Amino acid sequence: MPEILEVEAARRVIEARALGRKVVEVVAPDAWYLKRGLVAPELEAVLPGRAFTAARRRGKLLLVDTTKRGPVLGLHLGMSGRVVVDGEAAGDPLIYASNRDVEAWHRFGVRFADGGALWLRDPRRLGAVELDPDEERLGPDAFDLTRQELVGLTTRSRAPIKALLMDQSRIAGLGNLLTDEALWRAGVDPARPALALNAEEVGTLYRSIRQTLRTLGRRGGSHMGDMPRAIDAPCPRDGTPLVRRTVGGRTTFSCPLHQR
DNA sequence: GATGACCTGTGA
DNA sequence: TCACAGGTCATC
Repeated sequence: MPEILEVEAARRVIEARALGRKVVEVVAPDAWYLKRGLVAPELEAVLPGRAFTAARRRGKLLLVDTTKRGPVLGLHLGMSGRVVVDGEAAGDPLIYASNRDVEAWHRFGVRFADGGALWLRDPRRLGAVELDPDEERLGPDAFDLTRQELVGLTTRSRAPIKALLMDQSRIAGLGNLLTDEALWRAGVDPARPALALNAEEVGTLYRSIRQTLRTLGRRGGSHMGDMPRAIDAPCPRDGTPLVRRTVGGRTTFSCPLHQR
């Protein structure tokens, strides 16, 4: 997705612009987009007449609370989803995805009594809408991750460190780009087994994750890393041509010299 | 834990 | 026509 930074941008847009407005209509034309048994009539039964009271987030999962003890609306952005409120999209345009505003890509939305609307626009249809999502399937949010939690995770897993960082049940929010950038900054090979990292390396990685979230958040999104995502591009740190591999099932760029 | 599936748009 | 895409899920 949209990784944690983009989802946070979406959360802020909902918080700033969509709270306290009465919902009068649900538009859910894509049954496939509704998950965990949810069907459009159920949304139409519970959302109109209510308003959103808070926009929360855990990892990449958006959680929107509703009035009158209503359900929690869960929104996933998938690989290409964006939240649009009254025509304003959250965050920077996505790379690797179309940002055109095509009506057919509006997979879910609500119209407000004042005439505005909130849309989830998603060309690839890999996002999702659900009610009362199970937040416990997700690990601690990446922004709240403690150093001790990361130490605990790494000592218990033989998975490549990159796969561990992207496992949403262990840490919620890190995706392909943020993970590559954090590992590049930490000087850690994405394919190293997690439990092979020593205490010092885990400490360095922890600081890199925090720094990556802070810095890329300030710059505008997950795509604003310092490491180029291109084969043979020179590593900005030491000039070595970067390599591309598949690690944890995802395209992975890294510096073969300083990431060990 | 690695792999492929899901879906669709874009650019080479 | 093909490879590839910031995610997640089921399956071997």
